[in-house]
Amino acid sequence: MSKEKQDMEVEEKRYEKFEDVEEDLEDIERISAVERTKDRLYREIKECPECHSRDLVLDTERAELYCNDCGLVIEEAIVDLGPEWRAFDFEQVSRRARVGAPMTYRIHDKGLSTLIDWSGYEGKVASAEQHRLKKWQQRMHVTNTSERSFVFALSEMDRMASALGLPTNIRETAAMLYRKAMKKGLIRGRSIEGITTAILYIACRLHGVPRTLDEMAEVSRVSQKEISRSYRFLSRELDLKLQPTSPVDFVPRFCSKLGLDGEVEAKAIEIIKEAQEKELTNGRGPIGIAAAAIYIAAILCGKHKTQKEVSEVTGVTEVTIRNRYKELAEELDIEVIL
DNA sequence: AAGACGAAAGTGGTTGA
DNA sequence: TCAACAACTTTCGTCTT
Repeated sequence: MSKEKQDMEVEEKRYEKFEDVEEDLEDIERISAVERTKDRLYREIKECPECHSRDLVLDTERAELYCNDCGLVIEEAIVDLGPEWRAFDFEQVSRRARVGAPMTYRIHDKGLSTLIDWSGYEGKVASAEQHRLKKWQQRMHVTNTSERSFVFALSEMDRMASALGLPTNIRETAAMLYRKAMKKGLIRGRSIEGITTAILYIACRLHGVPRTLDEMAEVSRVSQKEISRSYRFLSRELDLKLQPTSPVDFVPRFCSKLGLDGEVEAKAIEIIKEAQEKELTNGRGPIGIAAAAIYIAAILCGKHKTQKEVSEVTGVTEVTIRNRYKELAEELDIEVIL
């Protein structure tokens, strides 16, 4: 065996070791801690004090919480998210401290790649060391197949997220989950399309702004069935404890799609809250409940929408809306006059 | 004529033996 | 693994506005 080949193998081992540290789960834990903080904020500050919209956006770079409807900045510099790396000893500090763009999970190598130039420093000819590094970079960058599919998955998730108008923090969560799934070897042998769509669906739910499977299927290239299969698989294997979605989470989006204002929205949420207290929502599909509550609320506010209109936006049938709204009206003693 | 209504049969997922 | 089961959908005829 030639000297060069031996060298390469040693180098390869070292590279793998470095990758291990770099990809360490602690990064993922750190990101989820940040996500939890954001979620808590969303829960504490539920709506815009100015226009009562629930469409609030957290800008992580400027650390502002602002209202997406009227643009009011509700909180500034809410949390110090700190450096996005954590160091346990001096060696790690020196390895990880750096200047530059913040690390992101949405670029396949977390945005850490540096191009090594072929030309030497200060006019000198490139050293053998540099040649070797360049060679390794070419080999390790995007060449192996799992990296390739990861790049594809990220672009796919970004495409769908754009189509759905999802904020960046959800995209970050999705990318983080994908990395996690990759580490556990859950991707191999499964369709990337199905997995990415399911992950995006999960990310939305984690942030309390669930999309329906219908909506996901519209922007995805795979069927609803495939998405829910992948979703069940992932939530089992990653043992994510997703509590069932509340109908309330769907109300703002459905209302705005129907062109209904905050008054109807608030009324619908009120109805759902009451229904939940009387345990009328148990075992019922959250989307159906949301649809029925909106239907009732619209009538009560004198802004009648037909069952068909509500049905088209929510994706549940008129029959289900009827059944739910009959139940709700009956149990909550709401007089619904058409 | 459009919307609301409800019966009946069908579908896909969950549950418990 | 299979059958029973509940929720939801599809379809369609009837009633109301």
